[in-house]
Amino acid sequence: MKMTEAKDKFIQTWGSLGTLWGINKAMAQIHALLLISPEPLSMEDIMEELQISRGNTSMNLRQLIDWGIVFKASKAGERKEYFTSEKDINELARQIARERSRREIQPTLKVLKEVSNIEDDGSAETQEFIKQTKALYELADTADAILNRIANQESNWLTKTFIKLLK
Amino acid sequence: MKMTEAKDKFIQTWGSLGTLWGINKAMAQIHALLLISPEPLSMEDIMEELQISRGNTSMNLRQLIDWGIVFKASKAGERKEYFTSEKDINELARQIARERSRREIQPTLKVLKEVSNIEDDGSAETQEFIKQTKALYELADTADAILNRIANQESNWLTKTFIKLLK
DNA sequence: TCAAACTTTCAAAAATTATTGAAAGTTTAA
DNA sequence: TTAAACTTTCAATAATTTTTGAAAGTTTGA
Repeated sequence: MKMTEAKDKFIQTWGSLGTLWGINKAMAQIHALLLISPEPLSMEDIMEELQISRGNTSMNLRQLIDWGIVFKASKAGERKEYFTSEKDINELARQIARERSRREIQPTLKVLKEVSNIEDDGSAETQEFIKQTKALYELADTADAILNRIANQESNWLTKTFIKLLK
Repeated sequence: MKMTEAKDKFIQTWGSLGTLWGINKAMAQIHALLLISPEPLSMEDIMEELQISRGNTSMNLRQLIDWGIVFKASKAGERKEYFTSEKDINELARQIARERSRREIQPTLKVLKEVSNIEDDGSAETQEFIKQTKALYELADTADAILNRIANQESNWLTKTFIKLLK
């Protein structure tokens, strides 16, 4: 396989993976492109490479910056803004873990806690509801604790953890 | 909060969470409904409770069955089919881990291995590409190993693991 | 075998989500 | 200041995904 072909395939794959995870294609592709670029890229570069519009590029870059995995990088003496992504894959994983906990798990925990706290009227329906939502709360809470641990430990925690688990 | 209100809120929340994860709303809601129903439900029951069409219900039930988290349950002497979900939350987590590994991580690993194996022509571009795709491969591989461990161990592995990690 | 009871399929319609591109906004060098 | 260089916004449009509902298919009891 040639470099150009490999690059395209990688960007395409990352794009459709993103879709599968509720991240839009352009956002995932921009991230993929920046991840493998040795140099920061300008908006023009990105538009050209991915064949997407200026508006689309601008909006998705902003979201990636919001997620904390893409940064603005000014080049000395240049007016244009350049963009670069977090290059350390472990740091990338940590940042994603951090954001997913904050954006998804925390709000879910809140709702689960709330709904599992209804008064038990003794009916089978209510009892099952309380039992299951409490169990989900436990699961989500454990998952969150693990994510936070990933987010806060040293950067190769994930690998080390796995080694530890094998013992 | 009243039971009806709590139930609605739970089903709604599960539905939008699903959307966030690339699972469609009806599918997530059907799952939520079955999860908290003490008795198996018929297609009519589900249609009525969630106000969705027969076709929609049928297709999404099939997908849930495909995922291995919802089962057909025949009631003695009844022609109609009933449906029930995996009630053990840990088993549910294991099944989801198993399927996500199979459906998403394995294919991604395959592509990453493939593209990171291009010939190194010495250019900065190629070197960065190889370096980053290899790093992603490592990460995905570790994540997959962890998922598989979740999928194959005893049902409260997740909790035990977390306790272990705290030590 | 038939026909009632039920489920699945799938083309069309609706809903949602992503993308465009041009106008408005911002920044900076002179 | 001004105006060129650049970025952001957002209404309109396009693409994608979900949902519907009726027709086709299947199963089962008599």
